[in-house]
Amino acid sequence: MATTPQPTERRADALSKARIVEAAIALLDAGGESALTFRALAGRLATGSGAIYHHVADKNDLLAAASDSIIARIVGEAGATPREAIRAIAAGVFDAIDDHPWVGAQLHREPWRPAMLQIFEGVGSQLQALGVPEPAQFDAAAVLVNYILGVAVQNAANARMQPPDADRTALLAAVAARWTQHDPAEYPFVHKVAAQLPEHDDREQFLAGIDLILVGISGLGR
Amino acid sequence: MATTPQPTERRADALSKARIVEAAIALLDAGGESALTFRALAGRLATGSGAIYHHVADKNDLLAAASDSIIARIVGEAGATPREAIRAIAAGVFDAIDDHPWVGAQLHREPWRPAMLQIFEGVGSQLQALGVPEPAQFDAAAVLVNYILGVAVQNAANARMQPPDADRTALLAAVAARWTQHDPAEYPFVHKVAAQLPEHDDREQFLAGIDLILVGISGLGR
DNA sequence: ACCTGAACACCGTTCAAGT
DNA sequence: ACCTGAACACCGTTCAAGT
Repeated sequence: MATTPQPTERRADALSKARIVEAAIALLDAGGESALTFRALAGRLATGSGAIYHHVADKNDLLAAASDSIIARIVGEAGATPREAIRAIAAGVFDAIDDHPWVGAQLHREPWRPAMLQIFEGVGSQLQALGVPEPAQFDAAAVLVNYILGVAVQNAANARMQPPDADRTALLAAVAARWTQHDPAEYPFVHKVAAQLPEHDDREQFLAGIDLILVGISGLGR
Repeated sequence: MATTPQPTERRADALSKARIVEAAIALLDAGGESALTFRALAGRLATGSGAIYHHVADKNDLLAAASDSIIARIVGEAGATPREAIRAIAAGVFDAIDDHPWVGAQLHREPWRPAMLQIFEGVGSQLQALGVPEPAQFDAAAVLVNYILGVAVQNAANARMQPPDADRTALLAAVAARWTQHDPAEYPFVHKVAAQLPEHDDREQFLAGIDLILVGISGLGR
């Protein structure tokens, strides 16, 4: 009775949005999007499924918050030049999807979410530093962000088709094998590229695409 | 007894994959992705939900087949020049997503499906005609396809946030309003662009992006 | 061979009841 | 205020039974 507990004190294991998001990320990383259920989450947090709704609005809110949390870790990657800074942002998103494929499917929904805003702001501010004229900056940023997120979605879809431990070459070889099953007369270009698919480095190809777009952007202001 | 029915004759309303896909597209166009359920589909086709499984493997197969059906309609759009042909393919995909937003979320999964192959083949063959050197064709096609599909996913996500009859300007104004709710000091570029968002023509911007990437591609072979 | 539709094994979400 | 967990209103998918 000498010591009364401080009323603002909370149990160390009290629920919070941060703890819920952390547990959700663990489930998503371990088993993909289908592994995140409110029952599994409640089990991992040792609570009832209804308790989660006191901290997140619904499953969509939970997925978006988890995605924001992953992307927030990769911002602020500086570079010596604007071009290098844009490359660093792009590579950061690419690698984040590599580690957390389920994020790729979340980046587009609700474009006012921190994940989208941070990527757009990061790219756009570097375009200003690059000297892209004001009227062209919006178009230029839109091209880069749409390309970066498009590749993110593709990588997320690829990861969903394979067991989590499958390597990149095996996945690409499987896609190439499917491509060559079609009629070569109908898809000659697809057949030609299928041979290059398994051994190509898709991270390198992605960054080569960033460079190519930056070349096109540098021609905007002439 | 004079006339015996031909054994190969089928009832006019017999189930087939084509009829099922047609009904699925109607449900998806009317109510979005959540409107496509096997119960609703069975109701529209006046059959049992189990009967559908005699013609499609599962819901994923059905969504992919519906998406292939939409994209198949837009191929073969010729152009006077390779550059115009690539623009026509890109605009065709853009307009198809505008009419059928749910397609945008389907294009990336299973990249050996006709939808992906047709877009990739259409773009790639025009790059050959454009004179892009052989070693650079794969990279160049990948940039264009990833950009086209990235925008498609974004438009699909935007459509999902709004009632089906909402117009584009209202949607963009709503996004801009959300963007300006954030701290201008943290997101200066986002704030600047938010002012241009509602009145900008996103179809024009998309095609400007195609042109910009083609400029970058033309620099590949030097 | 194709169809029927009830049954099964799940979901997200709600809410009366507890602390 | 926060938590509990049964209950509700759905899903996709299966499968014995029909034609």
